[in-house]
Amino acid sequence: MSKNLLIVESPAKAKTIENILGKDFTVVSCKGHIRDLPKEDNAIDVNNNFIPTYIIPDDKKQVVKELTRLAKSASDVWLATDEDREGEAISWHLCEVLGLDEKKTKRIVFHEITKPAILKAVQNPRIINRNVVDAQQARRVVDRLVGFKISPILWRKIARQGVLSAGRVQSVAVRLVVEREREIEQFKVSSYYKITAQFKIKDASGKQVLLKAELPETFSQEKDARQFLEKCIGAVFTIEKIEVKPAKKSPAPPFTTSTLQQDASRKLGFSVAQTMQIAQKLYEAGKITYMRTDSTNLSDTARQAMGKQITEEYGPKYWQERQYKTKSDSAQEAHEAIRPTYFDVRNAGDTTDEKKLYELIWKRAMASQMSDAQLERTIVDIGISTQPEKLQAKGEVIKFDGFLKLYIESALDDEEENEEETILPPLKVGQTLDLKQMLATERFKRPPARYNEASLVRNLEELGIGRPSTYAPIISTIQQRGYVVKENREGELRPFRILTLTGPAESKPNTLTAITDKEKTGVEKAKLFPTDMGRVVNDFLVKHFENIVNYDFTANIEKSFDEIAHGKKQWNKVIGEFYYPFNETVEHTLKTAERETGERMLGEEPQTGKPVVARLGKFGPMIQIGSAEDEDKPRFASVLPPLTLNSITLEQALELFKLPKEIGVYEGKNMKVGVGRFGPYVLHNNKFYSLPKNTDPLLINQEEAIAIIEAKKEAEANKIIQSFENGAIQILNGKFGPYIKAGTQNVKIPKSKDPKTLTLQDCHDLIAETETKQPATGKQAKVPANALQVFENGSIQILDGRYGPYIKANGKNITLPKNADPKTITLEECKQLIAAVSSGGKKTSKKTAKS
DNA sequence: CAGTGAGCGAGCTTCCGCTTGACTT
Repeated sequence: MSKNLLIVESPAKAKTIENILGKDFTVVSCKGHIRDLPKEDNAIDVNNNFIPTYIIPDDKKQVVKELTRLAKSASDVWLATDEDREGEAISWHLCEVLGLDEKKTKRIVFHEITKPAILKAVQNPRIINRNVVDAQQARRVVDRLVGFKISPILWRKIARQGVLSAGRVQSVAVRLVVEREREIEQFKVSSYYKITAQFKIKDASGKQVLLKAELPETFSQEKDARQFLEKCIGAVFTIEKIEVKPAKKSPAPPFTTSTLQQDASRKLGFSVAQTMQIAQKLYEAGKITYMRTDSTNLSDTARQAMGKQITEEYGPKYWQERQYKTKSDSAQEAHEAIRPTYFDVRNAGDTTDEKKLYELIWKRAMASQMSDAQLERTIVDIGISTQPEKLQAKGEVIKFDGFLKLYIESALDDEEENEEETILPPLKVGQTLDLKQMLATERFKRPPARYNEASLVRNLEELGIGRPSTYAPIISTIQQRGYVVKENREGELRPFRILTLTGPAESKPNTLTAITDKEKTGVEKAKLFPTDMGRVVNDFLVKHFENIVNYDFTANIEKSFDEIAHGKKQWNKVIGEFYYPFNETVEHTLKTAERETGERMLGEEPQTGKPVVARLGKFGPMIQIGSAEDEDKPRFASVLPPLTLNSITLEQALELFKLPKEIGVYEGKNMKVGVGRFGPYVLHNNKFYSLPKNTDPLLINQEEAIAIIEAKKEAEANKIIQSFENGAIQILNGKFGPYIKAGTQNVKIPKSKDPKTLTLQDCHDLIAETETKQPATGKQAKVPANALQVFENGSIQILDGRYGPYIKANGKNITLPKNADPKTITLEECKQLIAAVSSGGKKTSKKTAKS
């Protein structure tokens, strides 16, 4: 039995550290936080210094049980959680939960998992820093108050559709996307003309090559560009100046979480979640250091190992030891940068994605310890005899590649259009040049770029919002909430002008021609677009909670947290200063804020003159023609992507009311296309076939509809692997592999068994097995607290509602007649009432209620 | 499961940051 118990956060670290410390230590992990605020709304006592209640979440009970057992039998407990605010808090929670004496428990920290660092840490234990713990509690409490006070306001004031939420971090992320989209919408595209020239020239070996040059100035009008070209007819072009300047390029620092996500997105096309999953695998396999970090630090051991590796592989000239300083103010630097654990391992990972990501990490880390690349940049000025402007040719030669030896191929596929940096042929001052042609090409100013997942993370990090462990979850939250969608855009063709002047020695010399060409513009891949809901929620928050969704809110409150951590402020006072004014805003908003629907008047319907309005309805974006006060009922139509409330025109809106419509015949039966609750569909032979997302149902033709019907039929046929007892028991191909479907029950098939050869008996066995594993809990419907009577296992209930007693049955609510006593009404009477309503039709009951 | 769009009802949701598995159809 070991005397020392050392607790870290991550299991993978525990293993490594146990190897380093040897037999005197048992090293285990607590797997992150072991306590949290309960889900209930009263987790923080706002009337009593904001004292939080903590609970051990269900999924942490097992961990706590095990840690308690180990702590009891240990003479010394060492808390080696990460050295940051959260880590300090985890240590404190461990003390509280395990019943440890804070004064006697040894708190140690290290920033890297290396032998010297850990041995040094063990020699320098301290006690828990309660100020830092308090700073974490303040952070936790602010986040809870902001999230749980504002989210319910959205439910009341905007919609119940989906689950809306707001928070210190996610709401700013949405705001960035919404505001960027508006910048793009408001961007006025303007064009200008760029002059480029090609000269014929001999290179060192006497071969004819082209020298490319351009005019640094641009023209905003075609006529000015034309004038410039015309003036160049018959001009003499002479090299007036050659300027050679040395230059250097330095490598980028090794990866942090956010730079890894950016680079993997650009170079490998990974989503941020994908990058993190793959990195996690590499980390668990011991191939890389911890992947959730904001630090660019490299341990001494690592730098030495890289120096050795670089020297051996490329020679000492290529090695330059560097220590990087982390840029971000908000960095807590509890870990190292992301790097390979062993630099002599060139390939690692089981899958191709793992291998690719490992290579990226390896190269970036290695390059960070390599020499600068030495370059020579040449700028050549070319005079024009007929006018004062000068053309410029630029060249670049790599004199010494340095780190580019490793990074050059990565630099090639960078997303930004690299200016062509070419080697220039030999040139000398005074030399005249033969013009091949000169072009004036129309170019367009570009609107700000839309965010992709990784660039949004980069922006959040710059604002100090979110942490490495939350970047990927933030991105998925704002998509899950329906505020933001990740989409591709095909782009469209845009005409542009090219004026061409041919040189004096060409086939049609000194001729100026003008053509209109076309180019693709607006192509987007995996970019983030705000939804209508995202815009409405954002505008609501900006209107009522500007100080919370302000880009500086986090930065400012972080300053207060730092003061708490340094013992300069009391955490509950900081919370109080924030909470009282905030809560007033909350109350005021609840009382006074209008419902927000993003309503936009599109115009009038030509035939009737009725108003056509785009707004957010109960079930999402919609168009309404006519108002509720009208004689005849208003008509409605859903607005589906790619159409949005924000951009839809009156014409597009009116089109939507042409659905449903007949579009042809298949197998002798009519096909109808329409939009239903679950999106656009084709209806054929009483069966619905969903159309793919983002298809415009108005544009679907007979052939496409047939293709969709046939594809669905085929998919259904492929889904069934085996079928028994007339389909009562089936073996199906599901999202998560083959499974057995028996009525409503789904049963897993163990990997050791082949689903194609399973017999009916095998199926019954497997079903019986899973049944014994989890005894049926009974399917009784939940009985609410306000129930007066319950019939038929809860499927029919008499409830006491805000507007009197009613029957709840099959998801329908039926108000009881005034003469009925809710406490003594019988099941039979209930059934009669239910039957009366469903046969009588809803609409008649409405009318009678009004009259 | 398929054209809903005030007519209510109870009870549910929700935050951010640490960390892994368990689980889904």
